[in-house]
Amino acid sequence: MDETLRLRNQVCFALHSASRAVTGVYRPILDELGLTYPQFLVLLALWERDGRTVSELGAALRLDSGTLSPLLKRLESAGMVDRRRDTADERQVTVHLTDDGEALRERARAVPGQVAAASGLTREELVELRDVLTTLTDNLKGES
Amino acid sequence: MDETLRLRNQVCFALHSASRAVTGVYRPILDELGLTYPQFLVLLALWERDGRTVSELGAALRLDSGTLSPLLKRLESAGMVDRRRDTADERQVTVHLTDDGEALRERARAVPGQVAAASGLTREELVELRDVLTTLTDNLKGES
DNA sequence: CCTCATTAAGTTGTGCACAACTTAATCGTG
DNA sequence: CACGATTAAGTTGTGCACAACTTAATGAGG
Repeated sequence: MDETLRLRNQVCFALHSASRAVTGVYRPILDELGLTYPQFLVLLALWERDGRTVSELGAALRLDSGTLSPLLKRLESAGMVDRRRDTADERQVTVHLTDDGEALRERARAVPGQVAAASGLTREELVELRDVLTTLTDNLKGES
Repeated sequence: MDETLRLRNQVCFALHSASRAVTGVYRPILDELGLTYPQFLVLLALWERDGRTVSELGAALRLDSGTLSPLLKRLESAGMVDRRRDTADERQVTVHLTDDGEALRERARAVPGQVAAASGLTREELVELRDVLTTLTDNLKGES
């Protein structure tokens, strides 16, 4: 019996499913805030440091402008951020939270805890999982 | 300092990034086989048991017909599978590997090992990671 | 200076994920 | 048998991911 190609043995499938399952738990919660999951990640990055350029956001989130540009446009239409052409270097666009975007931060504070509770994993397991995943990502990205 | 919302503390972000990073490592390898990553997952499921219905594939992969129908259509155009309306129950469609689809199995056998090597994790770490992720997915899906 | 390479952001096109819906076949109960 | 409910697959529309490309601004070497 060939175990190499069994679906349930694949780390890649486990990762892919888990990622979608987590997104699925976030979805109804973030719906309340009027956000999609990737938009929430962008706001996390901005709450941490506001006024970043598109490239800086891309570096933090590992996303390129092809993904971020339209996403930021939608966040702007939703009134969460605004985008300003940098006057010193007009190639760059800096992204700033609006008052609404900043205000959402308080409501978002409860979100990670809710999802952690639904995960059924202990705090320690979650921390270890996060660290293994971060190592994995760094190893794989370093390859290229 | 509020650590709750720090991007690098989020398990969800680590999961999301890792999943995309893994897919990124698979991409050039699967390109050689003429497959996308989700198409590869479908073939894994079919190599394991051929002739499944769309629903059965969906249950195995946790995907709905909205995702699978067009994906299977593309796999069919690529000559990897064919789809047959079940004669006993004409609501169902069974998906069968073609000779080409079956033949790809041998070439695919080397793929998981290549990615595992690039991961920089030990076999034990990968097994544990897979199991934690599977538990996590089951916990989250059980919620709904 | 001036041109050519580089860089930043955005655009286009493809495929996936998923919600909401449609269509068609089957089932179950009276 | 009839008919309403259920089920299976497919369709439509939105958003994300990413490759390949375009446009516009900056930078560096001659």
